[in-house]
Amino acid sequence: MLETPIRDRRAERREATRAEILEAAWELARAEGLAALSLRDLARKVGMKAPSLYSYFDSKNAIYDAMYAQGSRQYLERDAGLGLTGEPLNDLKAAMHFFVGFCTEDPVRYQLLFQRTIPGFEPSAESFALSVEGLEAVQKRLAGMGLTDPRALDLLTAVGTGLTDQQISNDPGGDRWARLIDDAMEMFYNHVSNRKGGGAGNDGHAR
Amino acid sequence: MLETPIRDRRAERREATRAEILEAAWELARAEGLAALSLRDLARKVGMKAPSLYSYFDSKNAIYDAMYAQGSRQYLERDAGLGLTGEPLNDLKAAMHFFVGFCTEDPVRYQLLFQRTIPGFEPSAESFALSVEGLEAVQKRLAGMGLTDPRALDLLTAVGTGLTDQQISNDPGGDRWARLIDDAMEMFYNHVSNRKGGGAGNDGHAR
DNA sequence: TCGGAGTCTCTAACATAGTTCGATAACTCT
DNA sequence: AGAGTTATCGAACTATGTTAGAGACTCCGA
Repeated sequence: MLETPIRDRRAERREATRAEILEAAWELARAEGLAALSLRDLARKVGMKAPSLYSYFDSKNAIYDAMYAQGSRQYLERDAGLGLTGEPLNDLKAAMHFFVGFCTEDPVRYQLLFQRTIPGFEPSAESFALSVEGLEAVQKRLAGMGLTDPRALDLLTAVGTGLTDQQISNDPGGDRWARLIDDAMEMFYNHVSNRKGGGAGNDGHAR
Repeated sequence: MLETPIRDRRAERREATRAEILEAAWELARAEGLAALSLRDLARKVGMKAPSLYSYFDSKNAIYDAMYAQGSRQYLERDAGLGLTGEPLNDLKAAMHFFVGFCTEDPVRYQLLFQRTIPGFEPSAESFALSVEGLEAVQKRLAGMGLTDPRALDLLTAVGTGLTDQQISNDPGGDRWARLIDDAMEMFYNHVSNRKGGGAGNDGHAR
């Protein structure tokens, strides 16, 4: 056997360099825009020339893909750490605040993960599977609240991305959007409550 | 004086060529993607070489800008021709169906007008004013329904763009989204009715 | 210790972008 | 017909992603 530790050392260094490149890519993308990321600039930032990057990534899109996977993993981690109370309306609000917060705190990541408007880039099957996992986590949480109608997921996704878009492009600060989310979630919750129970949505303000 | 008709003839020809270039640009963008539009391809399509386009537009972004203005004008026209009944819920549904329909019938136009994800492009002040005009038209119509809360516009915009994004990226056909729009607008209408009148949203199904 | 194998990095170059320059052709008007 | 304006084009410049091939370095077995 002897799967030598030296081989591991090399793999470690390689992985460290990959991580360093990705970190530099995020910084450049946040500074200049995701689509404006150039391999020559990126290489300069990590002390290389452009072709050397091809020792670590097959192409520029492979870099985007690695960033996409990183972003998806960040979402899964953060999502898993989201503690809920068991009270549906509160949890609904918390989940939406989490989603919009996650998106707006890094617009570049949001563009990469959810807008998908980088000219020639489509995530690979592996990376896409990660984001599907995230969507399933959302679906599962909704199911835990009793929301199994697929239209609920559709509508909430629409509201989430729509609010995120507006918040990013209009004005990032202020609690204007926070109150709007609360409002929308109350509206939504009342709606589905009426659909199911008949009139359960009117009494409990749930706080 | 003699502001000669010949001079007009030239201006006409020039304007016709500009329109022809823009038409070809739309076709290419619809076929290959908005960001994949290249001046050399565009020039070939209209029987020119790339530098000749600079006699008609200052830059590639100027072409995008002209397309943006065209799209905004199309929106204003269609919006003005939207006949409403005076019944708030029906009109709300019709307006949202109109908006989402306008967006999904030409995803390239939607991307240009509302997503604004072309790498180096920002609409000029004049073109942007046109789109603001469109937003004001929506605002005015909402006010006509008694919806003056600015949050109403925010939320409806979010729902509109969010639903459009989903419909475009998931599956264009089917009435799944149409029913979702109806559902969302009923929900929204009941919500604002409750806010204002107290309990007017429960009795009238409004159809 | 030496040399081969593998890995990393570089220079040079290619194709394709948008764009500019300068010359040529076409057209308009006197 | 000649002057002035406009349109068009070939050549070239910069910047992009990408590839090929040549050195340099590390590791490992002989």
